[in-house]
Amino acid sequence: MVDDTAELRQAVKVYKALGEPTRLKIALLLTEERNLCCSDIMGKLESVAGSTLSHHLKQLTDCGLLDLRKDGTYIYYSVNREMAIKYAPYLLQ
Amino acid sequence: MVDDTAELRQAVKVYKALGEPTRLKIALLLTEERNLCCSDIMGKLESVAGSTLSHHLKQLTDCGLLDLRKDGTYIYYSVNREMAIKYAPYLLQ
DNA sequence: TTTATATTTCTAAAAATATAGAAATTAGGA
DNA sequence: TCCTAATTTCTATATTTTTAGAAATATAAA
Repeated sequence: MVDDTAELRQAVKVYKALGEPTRLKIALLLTEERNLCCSDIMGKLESVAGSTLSHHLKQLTDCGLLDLRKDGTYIYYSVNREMAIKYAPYLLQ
Repeated sequence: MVDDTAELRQAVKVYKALGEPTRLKIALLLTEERNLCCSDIMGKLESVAGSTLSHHLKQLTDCGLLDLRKDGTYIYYSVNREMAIKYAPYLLQ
C-alpha cells in the first residue's frame, strides 16, 4: 500500500506540468533565457492564444517550477533552479 | 520558435507518465524494490483493476522508464536507472 | 487435455485537460 | 482622464486520459 502524501502530490503536479509539449517548451525556453515575460514567450511559441499561455504559466508556477517577478503590467518568469534540480535536472542540460 | 524534436517528445512522454499519481507510485515502488510483477504491484496499490494497471505499466515501459523481464506468465518490472537519472532522479532518493 | 493464473486487448463511459474567444483587470503613458 | 498594452478570468467546446468490466491470450501445472 502506497500513501498519497503531500510530497507525492507535489511531485505529480511538477511532472504533470512538464508532461505537455507546450509547457515543457516553456520550461526549456526559460532555462535558456531567464526573465521572459508572457508576450516574449508567446512570440517564441507557435500560435498559442494568450489565454492558453496564461493557463500553462499558471500550472508551471503553481507547482513551483517557475518563479515570477512583476514589473508594471509585465510579469517576468524564470525557472526555479532548486525545483529543476530536485525534480527535473533534464531541464538544465 | 521552439521545435518539436524527437528528444522533446520523449521527455514529454516520460513526464506525462510520471504526472499521474498511480503511475508515480508504481515508479517509486519499483525504485525501492526491483523485479515486482504486475500482481505484486496490484497488491501494493489500493483498488486498481488489472486492466488499468496494465495500461499504466505500458505507459511507463513505452517511455523507457521501466524495464521488464518475462518469466513464464509473469512479467517483472524494474526502474531503468539511466532514464531515472536523466529525467527524474527524484525517483531514486 | 483441462484448469488455473497472469496479463493484455477491446469497448465504453466518466473525468480531466487543453484550447481559445470574449470580457475583465491592471497599470503605464499620452 | 483616456487609451493602449499585458495578462487573467470566464465560458464553452474539443480532445485526451483514466478507468474498469468482459473477453481474449499465454503459459504453467495438474
